[in-house]
Amino acid sequence: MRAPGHPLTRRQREILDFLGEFIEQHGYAPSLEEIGRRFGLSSLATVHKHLTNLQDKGFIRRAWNRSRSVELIPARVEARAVDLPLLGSVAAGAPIEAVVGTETVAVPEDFIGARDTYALRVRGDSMIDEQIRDGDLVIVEDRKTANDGEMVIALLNGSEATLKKLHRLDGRVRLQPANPAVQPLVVDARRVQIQGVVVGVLRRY
Amino acid sequence: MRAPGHPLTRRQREILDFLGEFIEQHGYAPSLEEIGRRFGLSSLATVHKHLTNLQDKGFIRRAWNRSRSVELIPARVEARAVDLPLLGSVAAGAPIEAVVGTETVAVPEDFIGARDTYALRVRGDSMIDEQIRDGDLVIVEDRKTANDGEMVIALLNGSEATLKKLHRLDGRVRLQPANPAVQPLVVDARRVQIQGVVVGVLRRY
DNA sequence: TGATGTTCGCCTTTTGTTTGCGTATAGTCG
DNA sequence: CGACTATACGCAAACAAAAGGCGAACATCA
Repeated sequence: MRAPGHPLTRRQREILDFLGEFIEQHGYAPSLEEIGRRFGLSSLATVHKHLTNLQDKGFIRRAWNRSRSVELIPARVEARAVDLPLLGSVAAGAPIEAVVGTETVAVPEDFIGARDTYALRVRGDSMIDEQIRDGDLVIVEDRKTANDGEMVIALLNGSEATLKKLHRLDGRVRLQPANPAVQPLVVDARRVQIQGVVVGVLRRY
Repeated sequence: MRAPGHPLTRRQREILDFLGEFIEQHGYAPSLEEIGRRFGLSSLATVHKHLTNLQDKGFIRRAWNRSRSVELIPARVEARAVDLPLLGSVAAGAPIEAVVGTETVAVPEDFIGARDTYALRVRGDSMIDEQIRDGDLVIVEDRKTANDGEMVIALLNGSEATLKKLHRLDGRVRLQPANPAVQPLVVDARRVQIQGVVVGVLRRY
């Protein structure tokens, strides 16, 4: 999982770990002297050689002759992600609550299509039968139309924004909350405005 | 958190931190004299040089010759993702089916802790009551022990790998499939081997 | 005008780099 | 097997450059 073809020795591993901890704690890298002191090395040349080895193997980066310029190279970064704005929360029957500030959520790039996309946190268990629970994040694609069976953020009468499953019944639509305790809503198609379509769900335990 | 390629020295970090605190507290930046006083520096030239260095490294911005014009540049949040190996599929009661080849799945970085992590595709609806459905991707942390209530990949008798919720009942454990149609399993703790703990769920529509 | 930021030369301290030397260990090749 | 080689690991000392610091003069802004 690290850098293939460049296994570390025990010493190198120890030093690399120390570098990580130190930078994490202090916000800046240790000097050679500090590294040496930590490992009981009296010669800076030794430390320097270790760092050079780590650099050659691709684990760290250094600016030449710059104090405390060691940086760890993150090893497992190959995929890209996109920071989506977390616009607020949504619950069945309640309008979207806008979140103050500009929170964002990292989402793998391939979740996103060509359109504008954002994230909403789900409040309540109105979509429990669609396996979306309280606290889940839904990834929403900004669209004005939806196909039969898609899960949508729907605006009813221009006021309430809700998360529902949409079914077309020529001329009218049924908004189906996926919870047996809540009644489905059948209304004229013109009274419903689609805000977006759910394209993904993220949950963390 | 940091600006790659331009690590800070200790002094620079201290001063940057002070700038952040001060601006946070007062709503405006400190003057050079105030910075100097804070660090016991008698020469404003020293302070000025520090600010110049911080600016060169991309941590702050200043308007030329304007009082208290220092602004912090928000460290760009790197939307990183990690490619996790998709090791196979898992269903209740059936062993993990290993997938041939090396498929991977992009997962937002903050899903992952320090441990080795991989992904499994869920087959079947045995965890339907935990809002995990057929086709979902579970993110699994490679661990040998689990806490009460966590969702685990459990190996029973060294053969069947299943996705279950784990409850400890001193000496024994209950493996609870979240599906009313499937019976919970209560067995001796020693017969159960934990393979990993589910830390997240991804679904795409 | 007073408060504040900028620039200059000069100094000290901290830090990284290099050279030379030595030991131990593991693998390669005849 | 022994000889050879490469590499990791360690020490000490000399050196060079960056970072940190000073005071004073100068420029600007409000």
